[in-house]
Amino acid sequence: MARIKTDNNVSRKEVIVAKAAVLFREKGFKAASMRDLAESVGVEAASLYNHIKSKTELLHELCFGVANRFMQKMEEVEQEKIPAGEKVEKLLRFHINEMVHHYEEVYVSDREWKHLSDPYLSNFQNQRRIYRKRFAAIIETGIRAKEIEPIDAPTAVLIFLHAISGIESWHRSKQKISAEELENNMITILVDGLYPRK
Amino acid sequence: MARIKTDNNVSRKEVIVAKAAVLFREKGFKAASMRDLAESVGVEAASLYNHIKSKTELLHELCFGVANRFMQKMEEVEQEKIPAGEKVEKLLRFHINEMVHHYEEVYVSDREWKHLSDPYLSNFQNQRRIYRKRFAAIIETGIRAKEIEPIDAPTAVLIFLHAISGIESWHRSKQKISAEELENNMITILVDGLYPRK
DNA sequence: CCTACCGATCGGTAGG
DNA sequence: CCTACCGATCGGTAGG
Repeated sequence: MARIKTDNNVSRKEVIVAKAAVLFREKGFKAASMRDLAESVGVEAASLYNHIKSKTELLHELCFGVANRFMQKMEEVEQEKIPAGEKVEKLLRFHINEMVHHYEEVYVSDREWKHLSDPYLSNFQNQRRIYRKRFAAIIETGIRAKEIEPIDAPTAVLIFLHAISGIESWHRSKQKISAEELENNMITILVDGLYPRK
Repeated sequence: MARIKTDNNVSRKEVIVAKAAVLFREKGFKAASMRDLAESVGVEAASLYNHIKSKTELLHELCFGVANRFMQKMEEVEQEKIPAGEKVEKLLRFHINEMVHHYEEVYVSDREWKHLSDPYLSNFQNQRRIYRKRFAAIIETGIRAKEIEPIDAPTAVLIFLHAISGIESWHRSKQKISAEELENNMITILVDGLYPRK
């Protein structure tokens, strides 16, 4: 049964975080002020601090919310008993979908994490590095199984992730093609380089 | 004959612009202060204004310097009488080389142009859009000539450009592989998806 | 190129 | 949730 939220404090905070994502994407973390955010929420700047501790807390929540979703998916895909090439494709499709359906948060997590403060900053960088290594490991497994071309796996991972995070420009320009079409186009271009020629 | 610069004003400005590129990349345009920049140049903040008009002027110079180089290369490649696939490869290699050898400026131009002020902002966005269209047009020529797979050209351009701008992460992590190796790896991964299977 | 300093804006707090 | 307000920092100027 769907539960309607009655706790105003919780629901209010979620609104603030969501509005912050939009603002941080539009202006960048540093250029977006708490007064901007207050206006977009519809309260005075000081009132925001009844729901959040600081501006950086908003960035933490956004960055780690996204990072955790990606980590969870990685764990899930690693467990599956399918060929490495299919694992790669599943991860790529997940990335594309996250980008299309949770654009603001994913974008902020991808481009604004620099402004995290240091207990969180190193934590986040670590998670990123680990994620990429595990992604590369899947590709390397596929290469050893002669299922994927013998490419440089870490380079391939960087190409894939950055290529997908580039959907932004598209999203902005009023989405001439559907999300599904976009996904299939990207997979065709990215993955076709992976498999051995017949 | 190589000319040694004696005009201190010009040479001083070049130093400031170069140092600004490093700073804007490290901290982002908004988070980098003129006092930071002054310190890295070795003068007081006020002294910078004898060489530049404003903080945004530094961003203009960086963004348009890079944009002009790319535009010039595009013009050059368009003129050549070679197959479309080779034109694409030439442009990609140029992008990779610019990223490796002029990392700071290219990075700033790519990620911080948002903070340009408006006569320049729309100008820059226009140049970008035009560049991408001309790149896509080359790919479409190749497709019509049955020389390139029938992919969605604008999507391919976005993938290519963003994939290459992702070299950052690599550059940061003390360059385990050489620039040439990196270039060849990237071209293999990116271009192999382009040509028809035998 | 420096000292001195400005008005504006920032993130955040006190107190109700 | 608001009014009132803080110390810090910002980009930039005046004047020498």
